[in-house]
Amino acid sequence: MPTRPLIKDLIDRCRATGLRRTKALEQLLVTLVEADRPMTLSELSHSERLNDQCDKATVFRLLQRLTAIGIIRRLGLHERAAYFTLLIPGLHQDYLICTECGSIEPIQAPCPVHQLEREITEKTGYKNLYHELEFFGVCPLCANRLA
Amino acid sequence: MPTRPLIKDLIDRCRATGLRRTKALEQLLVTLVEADRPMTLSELSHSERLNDQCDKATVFRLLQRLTAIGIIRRLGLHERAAYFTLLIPGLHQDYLICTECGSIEPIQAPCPVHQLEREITEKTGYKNLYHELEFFGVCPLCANRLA
DNA sequence: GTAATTGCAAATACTTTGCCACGTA
DNA sequence: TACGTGGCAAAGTATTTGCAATTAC
Repeated sequence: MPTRPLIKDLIDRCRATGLRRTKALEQLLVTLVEADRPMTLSELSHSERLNDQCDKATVFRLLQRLTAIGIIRRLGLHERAAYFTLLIPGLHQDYLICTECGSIEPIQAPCPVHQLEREITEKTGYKNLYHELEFFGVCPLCANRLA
Repeated sequence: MPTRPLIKDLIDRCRATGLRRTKALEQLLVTLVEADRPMTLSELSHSERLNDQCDKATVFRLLQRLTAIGIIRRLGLHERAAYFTLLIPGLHQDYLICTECGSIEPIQAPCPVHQLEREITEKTGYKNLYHELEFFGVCPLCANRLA
């Protein structure tokens, strides 16, 4: 979808959930669309369109609201703290994480990504490639508890 | 590998790079092996084996050293800040990230994970499954600069 | 006019460092 | 003994919240 209609569509979806059409909301959405990649709160609030236009707290709260209604997603494990894990040679682990309780469990199935990893190495020239793959969802216990 | 020999092997690898065999190092490695999943600094320093045994700063510096020599890995995009990205319906993005300069670019290739995602849904009973896939490596520019 | 939104400043939370004492090799 | 390592406390950085003023509808 071209940029203009895409923005309009996004704003419509926001409006539909009760959000008001503010300058900050518009500029934030345009910035995210133009960037076409994940951005940090800091990057966003210092970006050309938002810098001096609105406070970092405003951007933060917009990101919160947009996340809540599914317009954007916050990447990474759903905790504020960094995660560390052992690196066992020859062993690769992917994870299944509950978005409600935060439980993390290793996935048994063989990782389907290694072929793509090789292709990327060849096509892009990146060195020392590795990957991280995480699945997120609501675990049976939480699903039950919420029902 | 069974736990005991695995721990010994890990300690040997640490020793080989010049690290000293300390109580804190041993207990940290055992904790990580037993956990078999990524853990935060806070979880680690409050864990049964490390709690009251050593300071959080000690655990932090051990994690730093172990990361530097490739014994463990810090998960997530390599910035301290959280990343946010647009969620376009029907569009799924995976990313290629340079571990040196932090550049993030979307990957063109079709994502090879959807089949596995369906299998996990069936086997585990998790609801609302989605995934994140990131490739990390050193981009050609950085590889060149470092050479 | 009313309720959502914003800016500013302050409070939290997690990470990182300085410095000197301590323990390992 | 020498140098890596540890504890404690403080600094640094990112996130989150309170509240009065402002703005969208």
